[in-house]
Amino acid sequence: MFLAMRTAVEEALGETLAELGYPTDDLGIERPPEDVDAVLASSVAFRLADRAGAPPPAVANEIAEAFETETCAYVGRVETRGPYVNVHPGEQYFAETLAASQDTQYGRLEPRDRRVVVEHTSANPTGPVHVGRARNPVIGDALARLLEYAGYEVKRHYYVNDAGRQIATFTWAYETFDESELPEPERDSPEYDLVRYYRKGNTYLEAADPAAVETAESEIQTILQGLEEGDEAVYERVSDVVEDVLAGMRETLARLPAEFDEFVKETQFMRDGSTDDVVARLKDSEWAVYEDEAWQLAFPDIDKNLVFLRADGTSLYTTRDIAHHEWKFEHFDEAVTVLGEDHKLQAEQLRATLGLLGHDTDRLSTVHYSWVNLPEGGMSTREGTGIDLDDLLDEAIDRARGEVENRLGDRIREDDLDEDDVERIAHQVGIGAVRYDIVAQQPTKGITFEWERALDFEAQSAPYVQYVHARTCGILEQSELDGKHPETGRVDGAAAVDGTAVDSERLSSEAERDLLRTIARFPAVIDSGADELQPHVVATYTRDLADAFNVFYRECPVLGAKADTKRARLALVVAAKHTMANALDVLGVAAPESM
RNA sequence: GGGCGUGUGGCCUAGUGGACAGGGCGAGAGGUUCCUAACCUCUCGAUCGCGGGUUCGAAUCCCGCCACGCCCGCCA
Repeated sequence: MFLAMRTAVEEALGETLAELGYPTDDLGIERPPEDVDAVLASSVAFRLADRAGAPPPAVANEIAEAFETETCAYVGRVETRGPYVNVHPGEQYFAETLAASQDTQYGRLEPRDRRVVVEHTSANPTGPVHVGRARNPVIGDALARLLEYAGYEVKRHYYVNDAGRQIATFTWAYETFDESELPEPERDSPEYDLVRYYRKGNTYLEAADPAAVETAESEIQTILQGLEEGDEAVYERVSDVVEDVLAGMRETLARLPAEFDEFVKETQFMRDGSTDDVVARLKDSEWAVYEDEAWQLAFPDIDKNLVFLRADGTSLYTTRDIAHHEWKFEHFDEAVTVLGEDHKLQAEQLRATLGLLGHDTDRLSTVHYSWVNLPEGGMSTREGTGIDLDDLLDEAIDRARGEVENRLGDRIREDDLDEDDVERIAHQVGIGAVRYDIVAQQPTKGITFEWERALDFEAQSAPYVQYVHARTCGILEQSELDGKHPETGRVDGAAAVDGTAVDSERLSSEAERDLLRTIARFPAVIDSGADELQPHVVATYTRDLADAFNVFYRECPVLGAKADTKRARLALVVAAKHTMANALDVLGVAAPESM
């Protein structure tokens, strides 16, 4: 409703200004502050004051009076407050919001028929996922979900670096060292098992005597050359290691949960000849230079050449990534990549190169995030420093379980949680808290990892907003209009109340109106969040929604109200439940039915 | 040295041109015969890094400076 109303107001305001002889290029439409109960406002009077030769409040009045309220959808009345023109919604706005939000799919926008590939995580398959990179899958997965809600056809890709030097080193180390030389693995999972060889190999290359290192280096070079030439046998050797490590990493990521539609291997673009093809075209391009026996691109706007073919004739990561992105452009309308801030220059060079090759680079977007560091510094798989994501999640679940058990004693509600419930809640809250904490922040801000902060369940955390969802479920479960789903036995809001039959005018208190106004905004949050690729705005929204619901919860008893009021309030609770459930779904955070 | 990013009460954070900078943590005071107190109410606390500028209006835009992070590889 909010989106429709905004469109209508934009149109009507434009017409109003035109009639009065004012320019219509900047309507100054914005969202008013919290204490103003209008839904939309315009500050255009400020800018027109000079031209009108009148003070802003007078101009605002002139506009408000000329505004044709009757013909404008969803608008109830237009008033001024000082220089601002405030637009208040009419009853239809509330009625339709209430009706629309009875649908469990509330918040999903119309399909756009646009295919988007979201590439995220893409961590090198060298060992366990650590929290230094945990931002990537959390942001990436939330972004993919957000785009789906916004109506895009979304695929999630993990780009597997299976062709680089690190992987060659890994393969060599795996084939060279014996398990007896290694420490016990930290967990019973393939990536924890195999990373020991990788670390051992790197230590060896740093510390062994020069002759031994040279032998090792030549073996690593052989592997790299083999991959470059498309040698099947070498590919199989590397693949053994990569597949095992990746399988373990996938399991960890699935806990977040972050899952992928496709794992795209870098070697694919070497084997199918597309990298060679890119090299050939780049050599012919206007920015190509041959310097120091290597082919490079000298960008007009970037103060750093990109080597795309080494002196020894082999390709580089970025060269293959160019082929990779041409492949994306063939199969998708838009490509979004989530990358660490350390990849910024590379991303700029990639974009510029794609432009050089004649592609429309507006189709490519990059979301950068900054690292999660430890107080003592960065995290590294190779050096074995850092916190494993598995450990963080386990600890989060343990602490959440402790919280649930603590609260069990002084629980008012008599719904005896059994052991399975406790375990379910511990998982939903524990993992939800970690994920919410990451997704709620602007990705560009640096984070220093601290256990206490990451696992704080008070604060503005997942449990706070999850609790609201649990409360809505609790009310619905106890309502006489109880509409349990015939198969799952769960509370199904849409079955409990038919919102279209409910009179929204019964929801006339400030608390009810506020909640409804907040619910009405949800589709607009999805729209702008997707547009700007900012999932964190959805997290901010869940807090607004939780605040509004909590006020309503305090002020307006539902189950004890008289029949008609109760019916209307139940519809509002259903609306809040769907909105919160879907907002949490966008964030990839579980929506507990009890906690 | 150059490029990019970040800087908001003691701590964390929202807000990228408009209404007294919104929350949370913390500290203090209250609230449960009533739908879950992982909740709510009130109080305390901010020269929005510093200095200039543009504008009717700046946390937000521009310039300079400071601090921190990242990058500047024929690694990925």
